[in-house]
Amino acid sequence: MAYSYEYPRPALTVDCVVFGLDDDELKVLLIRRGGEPYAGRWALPGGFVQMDETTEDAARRELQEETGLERIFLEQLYTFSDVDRDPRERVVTVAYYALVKMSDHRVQAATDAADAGWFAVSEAHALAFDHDKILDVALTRLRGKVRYQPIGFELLPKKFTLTQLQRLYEVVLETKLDKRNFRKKILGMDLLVDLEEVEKDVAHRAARLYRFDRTKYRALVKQGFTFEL
Amino acid sequence: MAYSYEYPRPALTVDCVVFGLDDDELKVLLIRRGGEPYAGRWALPGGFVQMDETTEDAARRELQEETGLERIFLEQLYTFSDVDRDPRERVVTVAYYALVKMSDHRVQAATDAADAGWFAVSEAHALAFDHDKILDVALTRLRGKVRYQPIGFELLPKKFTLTQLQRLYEVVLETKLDKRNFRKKILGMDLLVDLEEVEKDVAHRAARLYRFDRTKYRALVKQGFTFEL
DNA sequence: CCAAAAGTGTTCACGGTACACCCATGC
DNA sequence: GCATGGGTGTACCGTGAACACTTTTGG
Repeated sequence: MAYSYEYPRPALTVDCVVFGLDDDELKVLLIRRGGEPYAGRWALPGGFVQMDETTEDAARRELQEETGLERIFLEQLYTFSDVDRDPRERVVTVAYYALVKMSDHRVQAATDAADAGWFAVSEAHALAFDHDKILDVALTRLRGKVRYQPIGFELLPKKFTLTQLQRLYEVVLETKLDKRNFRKKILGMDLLVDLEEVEKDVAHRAARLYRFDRTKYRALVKQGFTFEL
Repeated sequence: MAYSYEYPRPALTVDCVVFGLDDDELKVLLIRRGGEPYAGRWALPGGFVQMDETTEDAARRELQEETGLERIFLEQLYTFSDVDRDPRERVVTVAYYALVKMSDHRVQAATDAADAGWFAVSEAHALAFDHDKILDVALTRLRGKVRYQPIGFELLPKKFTLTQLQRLYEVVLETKLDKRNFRKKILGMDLLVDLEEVEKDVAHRAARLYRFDRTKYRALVKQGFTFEL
């Protein structure tokens, strides 16, 4: 008990909602808890904030330690501070959400976590602490944001087909989109680079591959352009 | 030094960016700091989070104590955690932003704050700590949000004219809007109730008064309606 | 009667939406 | 040759944008 303060302080943690896309389902990365409380339950990866790091630093460090994920899209979500959200003591948590290209990143469970795995968002229930609520807020944020900012690309491999991109939006937004209108709109934005290359090993006509041009996007934004749907 | 922990903990505070509208300028409520550090500098109202309250509770309590404001629109903004944001020690702050009807609320400085006052947002520079940055994030959020959610009404008195409403959007968004198009659009949403009442004590033709119908708004949202501009 | 702001309609251009068929490839 | 998804254009409609004059009231 080496650290003393004049007034009591809540503990400060971070938690991460890591989203991935698995063909036609939205997935979330969970860790099985080893110790109490909620031993054996699935939970969001996270941990305590150190004194020499920002909360974002802490989120990235914990993700690296617990799942091996690095250099991924990460954005602050919300801070949860209900007095009883942790049964042991007062813990305030700063939640982040992350988007990863599941195909590129192999997730490995770290030693201090019993297990790690991807779960369909629709089946991720009964998580530890208030993590159901955090996941819910993250989902709402993702659905809201994906339509107005080009963050969906973070869920796809660098090279992708228009059909993959369309499926991404259909999965995240839970809608069906018209193929021709979708293509007209997305190509009309002039943000995708045609790689003049096609898929391989498919049992039908191979689709063209594209990549998202982040540089062009930034340039357009400066001229008042806003991405939408 | 009564409170000891095994690992060091950052202090946890809240800060509030309170916006008000003064005819044709957007204002922010600041408090002059009494003690060190940044003695005499203007700062956002805020303070420490107690162990038995959420951060939102803390924000409302501090606003009440420091400025007398109660029952106002308040929403979490962002959590700032730079390691050196407070020169004394590690302090993480959860920032909130608030919208108040300046005409309805008289602001009074509390005893522990030397002074409190409204400042044009454009002139609120050189604040204490990282409060310039927090204000900047709050402004960006307000500008982004006011177009997609009917929160602007929080800045106006309960009864308002269409011209006041239009001026609100012009001030917040820093644009000029067309009077006929604005009226067509806002009245077309069917969210305003014509109070069949007019302004008083004006040196020209008196304008009709309206109020925002929150109940009708909620009903429309349930049917898929989204407010926009 | 003058100043000041309230109130009101129409036209045009653009973008969103609906919709169906032929094409390329692997097996 | 057949199954599977890839790729393409047009017509219609509704909404956003541009735009100017008359009305009411107080001083």
